[in-house]
Amino acid sequence: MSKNVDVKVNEQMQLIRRGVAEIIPEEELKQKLYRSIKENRPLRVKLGLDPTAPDIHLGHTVVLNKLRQFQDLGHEVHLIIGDFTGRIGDPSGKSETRKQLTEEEVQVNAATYQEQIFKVLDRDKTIIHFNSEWLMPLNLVDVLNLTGKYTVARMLERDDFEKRYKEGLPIGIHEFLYPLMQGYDSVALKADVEMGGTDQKFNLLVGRNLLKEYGMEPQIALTMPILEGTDGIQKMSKSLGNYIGVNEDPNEMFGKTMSIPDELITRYFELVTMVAQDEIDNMQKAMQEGTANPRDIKMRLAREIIAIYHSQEEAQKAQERFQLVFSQRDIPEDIPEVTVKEKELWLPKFLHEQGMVDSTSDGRRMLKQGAVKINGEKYEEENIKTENAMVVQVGKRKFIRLLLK
RNA sequence: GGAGGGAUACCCAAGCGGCCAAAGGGGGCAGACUGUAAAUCUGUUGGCGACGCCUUCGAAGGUUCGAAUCCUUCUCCCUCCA
Repeated sequence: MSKNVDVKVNEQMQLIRRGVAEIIPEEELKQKLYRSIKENRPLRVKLGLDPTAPDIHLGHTVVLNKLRQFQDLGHEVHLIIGDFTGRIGDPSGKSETRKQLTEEEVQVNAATYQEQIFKVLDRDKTIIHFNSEWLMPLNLVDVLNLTGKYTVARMLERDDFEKRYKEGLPIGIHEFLYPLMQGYDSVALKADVEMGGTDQKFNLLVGRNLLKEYGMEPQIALTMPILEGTDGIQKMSKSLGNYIGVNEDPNEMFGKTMSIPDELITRYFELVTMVAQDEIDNMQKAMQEGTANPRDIKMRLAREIIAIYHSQEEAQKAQERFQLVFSQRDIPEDIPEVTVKEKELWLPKFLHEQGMVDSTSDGRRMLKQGAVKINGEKYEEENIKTENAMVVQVGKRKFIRLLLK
């Protein structure tokens, strides 16, 4: 009987380990799993969410995928919308309390979050909390009690704080409160595991310690790597413009995926798809040996991603379009159309009006650089006589079809 | 409270009276090439029906034929001292 449980624990551990950065401590997680299986009681896995950024991209899904895996193994996911902690913002050096979001804004963001998040997570095994629920009622005595459980020295263990302290840069007292409040979330939830990116390690460990301080079983800190964006260097983020959003259309997703550097292919497979590990290993081997073209593997990656957020069919269609447009340099069928009544057009202005270039000056530049094609033929004049069904193209990716009235 | 230093285009960063729509790098865009919206190389990167005109060097005034550059005030950042 107990042999059976051991086997199950090891199976779960093997799945859980994939792609993770750290499990602190791994032994304790095994014990928790053991008990969970034996007593048929799911683990409570926690993830905190910032209520200000409701646009989910593949970078976020690294953690979400892992949560999904926990759900598939029968565990429970607890999402915490940090409507209260969001006021402080995770310490980043810019010490300013953030503008408080209104109740309404929080609700709207939370709704957007859910709509996107459930593309990955299992709705039935997800419980959503707002941390103002337990943080708001705390009075100063409670706060003193909470702060009394931690010391400045331990706070300064955090890289970011330590660095700033040494360099004589300001650290707001309220910034110390952030990890404590996040940790208190874990206390309120009785979390078994808390997930986050590697940048969350310190906060997760504060939570672990706080649970102990409150006389509860400490949570496991499980961190995932931070995914690089399409530039292959910086972390994926909306503000850096190197992201692939889960709400983007299949063609965008395909193209953006194809634009990641080849070296990142395996990492993406591991972190943003559910493709089995040995299959990934085989692909990597094939690429190294030169028996597989990284381009083709990348196409497979793009299809896998689109299949998750759209469908298998759309993934296939996106690939066909990509090959048509970029490999064969041909004009796709499904392009936007515009009705025109003029017999002759001044292209710089027209392209600007259609949003294909930034300005008429930009339009002129494009023409000069040979970036404009009419029906697939390079065109360098500024004026053009219109024809019905004429296709105007700027660069490789922007098309429009003219319909004469 | 005192003493200095700084703010330049999407970002970093030169320029310190006319030759400045402003060097260089990054990023972006485009072209060539290809194995792909990878890599590499090249070009381009304020606006305007445009060999000219308009707006831009933290903000507002001023000096000058002429200012990103000089002066005054203001705002914000940083360093050192107390």
